[in-house]
Order: sequence, then structure tokens, then C-alpha cells
Amino acid sequence: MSNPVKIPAFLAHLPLFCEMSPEEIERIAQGTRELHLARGDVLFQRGDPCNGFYVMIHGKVKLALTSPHGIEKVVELFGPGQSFGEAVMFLGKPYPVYAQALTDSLALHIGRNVIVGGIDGDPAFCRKMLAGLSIRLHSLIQNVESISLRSSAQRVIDYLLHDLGEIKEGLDVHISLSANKNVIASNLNITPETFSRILHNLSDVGLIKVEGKDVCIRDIAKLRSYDE
Amino acid sequence: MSNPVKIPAFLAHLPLFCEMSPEEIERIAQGTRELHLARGDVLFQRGDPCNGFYVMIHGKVKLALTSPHGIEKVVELFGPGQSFGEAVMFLGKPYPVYAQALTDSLALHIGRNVIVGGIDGDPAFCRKMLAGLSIRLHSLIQNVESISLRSSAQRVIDYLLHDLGEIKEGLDVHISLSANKNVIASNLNITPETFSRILHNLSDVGLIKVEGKDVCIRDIAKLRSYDE
DNA sequence: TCGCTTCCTTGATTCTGCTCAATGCAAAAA
DNA sequence: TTTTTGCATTGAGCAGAATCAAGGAAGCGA
Repeated sequence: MSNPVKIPAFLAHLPLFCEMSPEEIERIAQGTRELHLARGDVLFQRGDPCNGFYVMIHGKVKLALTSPHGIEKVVELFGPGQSFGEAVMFLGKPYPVYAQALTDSLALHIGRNVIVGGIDGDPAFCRKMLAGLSIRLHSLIQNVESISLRSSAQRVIDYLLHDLGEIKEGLDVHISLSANKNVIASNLNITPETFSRILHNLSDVGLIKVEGKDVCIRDIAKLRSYDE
Repeated sequence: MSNPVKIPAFLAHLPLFCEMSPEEIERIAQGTRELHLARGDVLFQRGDPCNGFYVMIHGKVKLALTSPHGIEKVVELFGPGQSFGEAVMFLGKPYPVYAQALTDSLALHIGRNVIVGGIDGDPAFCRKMLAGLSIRLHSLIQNVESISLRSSAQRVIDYLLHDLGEIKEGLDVHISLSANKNVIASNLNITPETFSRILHNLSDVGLIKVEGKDVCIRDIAKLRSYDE
């Protein structure tokens, strides 16, 4: 069990809290607890009541749904520094998804009370919460867009090119898949089989090279405009 | 052109502003303008900068995306009393969707400035904005869930049963489609043809009766558990 | 009333991506 | 080493929903 005195220091480095006074940070820390998670641990089930939100320190967590037929759909993936559960906390409804650790992880749970308290006196903090929710909403819209309007191959390509900014066009780019392929496939709304086949196709055409979780993009420009 | 003096009165009746003092309402009203829309008018295009959000007074507006191939996907529909665009306003990014009036409509545009100003002094208002965004996020997650995990027939059924609460199980329930069928189909992520066929099937089985935009649900319980 | 537009339906056909079933393969456990 | 376990790949066949192509009906303006 690590020293709880670290919590304020970690909080103070998060964008969400970084402008707060040490006293405020301390107050937030009072409502915060560490969560040490083993791979596979469930943070909460769909339907559980929600009384706070989570911030990842290290490790990886998925938010997912299960259909009546037992099929799982991964809604979002979270890594270090990211937070989730704010919206449900504000709504006061039970969780619409469940959360499970994909690797051994460390997370913070920040209680609703200290947040609601923090909003009252701190407009800057409030704006940040609003901005955070807005970002989440924005990315969900993109999610809907890609599920609705793009083919499975296009979704895979989008995923590979995601946040790859203005990389020098000439060179190969190496990326590493952030989770098992079945998890990524589910997040892209395709089956693992289809995911595998699409990667294979892209390899055959010479646009990428796949080795386990490492993907090497040979030609960004061509990949971007690849029209199957 | 209607009398602008009505704006404060209308604002004061919205959940978002209803607890505000008359002075505050007046301040918000200063940053608000009326929009008289004809059917087909575009409120904003995808990519337009955003400097406020919208509240519907009457009429109907769709938010939609267009794919590179010209296919349209309706993301959300809004009617009287509902608002949209808050998230984009807070993010300061361009609109990720476009908005178009489906019928002659009247809407209010509330400028970003007066809202941001309002947040600073009014924690209750801030909480309401947070709650509003949270609801939007929640409904988008449900959207993703239904697109990802449910068949087209199930989505149609969900739509028909949507916000139908605890209606007496025994009686027929009449509902009226809130927009043209192709708009609803797009919102459900199916083609108009598929939508038509599904309604037809459900009719054949005796679960519903369709007459133009009026749908009569003959047996809610059976429809709910219909497993095709 | 006629013609026109807009919206909806219906049928035939195609195709994308899924299901089912084996098999491969590498790392961990025994 | 051998066995086990968890992922990943590959193939064959299928099915849900889209596309393509005509019609039909209802509302509207002239």
C-alpha cells in the first residue's frame, strides 16, 4: 500500500485540478481513495450506483456493454491521466456501462461530495469540468460518425491514423496497439476476425506491416486516401 | 417579427434558467436573439465556428452528418424546449455536425459570453449546465449501444417504445412519428426501405398498426419482448 | 382538376461483415 | 520438456441490411 500522502501531489498535476490552491487540493484529496486493481478486476458493474469518478494513474481500463446475447461492445478505453465517470456522477443515475481493468492498474476514486462542493466556490474548476464533459461528448459523436458512415476498413484506418498529427510524410511510422486485438476490434465495432483480415489486406497492399502489437505504417498519405 | 420583450419570459420558463433572478435573466436575454427559420434553413454548417447555443421554441431541427459519399446520418432531433450546441460552445471548436430546420421553426440563440459570465457567479446554474451535458452524453451512449448491439428491428421497436413509461398494458397506444420516415430511419441508422419493411413486418404480426405517421401499438408487452 | 413534387413502399439482387469451426502459436505453468 | 491457456489467424458459408430500380399515394399549387 503506497503512502496516501502522494494523492495531493498527483491531483495537483492533473489539468482538472492544477489551478487549485493547496487547501482546495487537500480538501479534494480528503474525498479521494486509491484503487489497486489486478487485471480483470471490475471497478463497477452496469447498474451500480455512482458516487464519484475515476482518474487513471497507470494501467488500462475499458468501459463496455454486454448485449442480451452476451456480446460485448467496448465503448471506451482509458489510460494514465484520463478520467471517466464524471457524467454519470452528475446525473445521479446508475452506470450505463461496466468498467474492467485490462492490466494491473492504479486509479483514484474521487467522491462526488468534494467535487460538488468544489464547484460552488470555484468557477474555473467548473469550467474545466464542463470542458471535460464536452470533450467526451465530442469524441462520442465522432464514434457515432465512424460507426454510422464508415466501412470497417475505414474505421481500422482511422484508428491507425488517429492522433498521428503532422508526421513527416516520408518516413515509416511505428505504432503499438494499446490493447489486445479483440478489445480494439470491439471498440471499432467489428469482430476480431474482420479486424485480422483487414490488417492482413492492408499488409498485402504494402501500406502497413504488422508484427504482433507493433504496426508499421509504410505510407501515411496512401493509407489516408485508401479507398479499399 | 415578434416582440423581443418576450425573450426574458421564455427564458425564465426553461429548466436551465428557471431559478435565476430577474436581473440575471435580463442579462442572459441581452445576449439572446430570436431566429425565425423556414423549413430547410440551415442554422450552421459543419465546420462553422460556434459562439453560443440554441434553444427551440417551436418547430423541429435535426443535427446531421454527411459522409464523403454524400450519405446523411441524422444524429439527433430537437423539438420545443430542447437545447443543443452547449458542448461545442464550451469546447471552442467548430461544429462537428450541421443543423437544419425540418419545419418552420422559432429558436433562440444564446451567446457564449453571457453564459460564461453566468457560470462565474452562479453555482446552481453551473450545476444545471453540467447536468444538461451529462444527459446528452448519456443519451449518446444509449445511441452507441443500440447501433452496436441491437438489430435494426430491435432499434425500431426501441424507438416505438421510447419514453412510453408505465402505460396501462391492456390498451392500444397511439403515437405519432415526430418527423418524416426517412429522417427517423437515418436516426436509427437504417435505410428508409428497411424501416418501411420492418414496420410492415410488425404490422403483419399484429403488434402494431401503421397509418401514415400514426402508429398504433396493439400489444406493448409482446412488442417489448419481440425476438424476431 | 391536372400536373408536380415529395414521400413512401415493394421487389430483385448484391455484398459487407458475421458466424462457425479449425488451426496456429507463443508465453506461462507444470 | 510437455501441457495448458489465451490470442490470433484463416477458411467456408450465411444472413442482415444495403443498393438499385420501379411504382404508388398523398398533398399542393396553378
